[in-house]
Amino acid sequence: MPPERFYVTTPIYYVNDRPHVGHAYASVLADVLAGYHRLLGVPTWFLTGTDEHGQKVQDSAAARGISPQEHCDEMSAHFRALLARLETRHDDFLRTTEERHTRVVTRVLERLHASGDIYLAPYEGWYCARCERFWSETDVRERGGGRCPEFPDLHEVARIAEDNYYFRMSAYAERLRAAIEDGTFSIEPAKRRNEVLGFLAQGVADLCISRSRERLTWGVPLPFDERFVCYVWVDALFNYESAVGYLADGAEAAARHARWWPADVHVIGKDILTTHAVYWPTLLLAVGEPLPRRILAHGWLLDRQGGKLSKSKRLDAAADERPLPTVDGLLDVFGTDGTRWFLATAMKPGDDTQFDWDVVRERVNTDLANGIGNTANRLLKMAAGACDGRFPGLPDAGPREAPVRAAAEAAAAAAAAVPETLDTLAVAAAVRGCIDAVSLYLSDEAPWKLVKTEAGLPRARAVLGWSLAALRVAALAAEPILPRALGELRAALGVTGPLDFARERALDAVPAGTPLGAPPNLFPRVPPEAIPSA
RNA sequence: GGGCCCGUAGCUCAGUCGGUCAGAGCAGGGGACUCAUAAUCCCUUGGUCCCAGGUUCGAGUCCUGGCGGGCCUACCA
Repeated sequence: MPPERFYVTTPIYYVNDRPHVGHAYASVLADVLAGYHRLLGVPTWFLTGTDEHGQKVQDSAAARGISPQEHCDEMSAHFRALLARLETRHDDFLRTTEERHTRVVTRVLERLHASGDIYLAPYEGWYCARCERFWSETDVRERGGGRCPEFPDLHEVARIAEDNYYFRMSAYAERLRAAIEDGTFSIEPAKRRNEVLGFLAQGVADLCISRSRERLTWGVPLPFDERFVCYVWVDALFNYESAVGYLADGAEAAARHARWWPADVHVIGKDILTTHAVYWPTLLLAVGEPLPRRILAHGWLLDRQGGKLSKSKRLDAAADERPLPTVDGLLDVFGTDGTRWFLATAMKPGDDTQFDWDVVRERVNTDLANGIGNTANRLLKMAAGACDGRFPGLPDAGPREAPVRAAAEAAAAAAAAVPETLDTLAVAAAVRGCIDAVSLYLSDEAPWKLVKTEAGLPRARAVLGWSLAALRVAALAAEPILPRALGELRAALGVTGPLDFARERALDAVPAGTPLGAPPNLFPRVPPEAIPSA
């Protein structure tokens, strides 16, 4: 049974810099998950947005000689532009500097303070002024040899003592552990769940949630002590709830909150696992809110050396080295469809994969141009000649049709399973399998030979009918990944009206005689020359 | 330093409970076909499963130790 509703989020993107491939990946993944739920008729809410407070934003703005607000406006616009190019279908884009959000953070802080979950305590520790961060006793001693653990040769650390506010995270660690173990709070894939359980087993301390205004002004002020702003993660995490009306005024907001919270899936990167799988749920437990159902922690695209793509590192100028992909670079070369297909099928969520321009080109050409695109083209051209441009219907169902029918049904079944499995790779594999089955079927039946004789014509039409039907179902199953191109194909295959998975997954959904469109050029082949060279 | 994870064909990756697990796709080689975007179909060359020990009748799989890589490790997010 499909769920009654689906609320999915991307990570709240940090605007210290422009978006990179990792942002595109998370956005497409969340968009595709949202798309599958919509396809299946599940009411869906898809939230994305930008995290705009904190030290790095303040620093980046200062380095550029502009105000933090100007910096955020500009960067947030870059993220919006990225989503526009990726053609994501998000329902909301929240900025944490918006009043609708900061007001909620203030109310959350007041509540936690009133309930005793936030308390004042002295903090004393090693502080590196250059890195602008505190370091633990052991790090300074063992890694830094008494100096900054990150840059022991360059940075000194100083002893700083000040009062700070803490969130009583330790008080909720046991309840969190229980929720993870009994599955009510699911962390996927399993290795990330292990990681969190390991983190909890090491013992959880309380979380310092205040930042002195002497060092950081760009944040939400603590409502009970104006000397501090709120630690940016506490601020940022609540975006997932503030966006759907939590602690907002009015009946409409309350209804929205009741409808959408808790979130069904938070798509995140593996680097922000602790914040989302420990800080966030313990904060929710403290304010008495239900926990999100699933955390899906994805991996990264790595460069040829196995390093993070998102970190702009200099290559050791090997002569044949291709430039690292930027998001715009990917989109320029592969287009929206190619980029979406690659990102949605590049890797199992959770694992890393190495990026290679040629691998992406081959995948896009093989699956889209040679696969779906070419199949559509050859079938529609043959149908234009042999069937008068009309869908010929599905007579003669026999054992020779069995593989094609089974492959189409498998593709539809894989799409229908996404709410349970979140496995978009399985859908892509099933779609490929269906296209392969059609190719094989065509090779075996050779309708282009059959049409040459009057006697062969009926059989040729039957073969084209089954092939067209299977193609249509495969395209339906892949629609959330490639909505634009496959919408065009759907129309060419004679389907009109709003998308209706339950009806269209049937091979006989289109009646015989339905007019077919001209073959669209859905997926142009990407030539080797299109790849940027060093 | 501690926690978690990864290392399988030229490339990207599957391999569930230890027993058809030596696999797929792409690339490379050969052939077929011609409806189609030089596409599709068939056949085919590739591997010390990172290394060394161990447990076992049997290890890609489990254990120990290396080597290489990644994330986190309470104030960068």
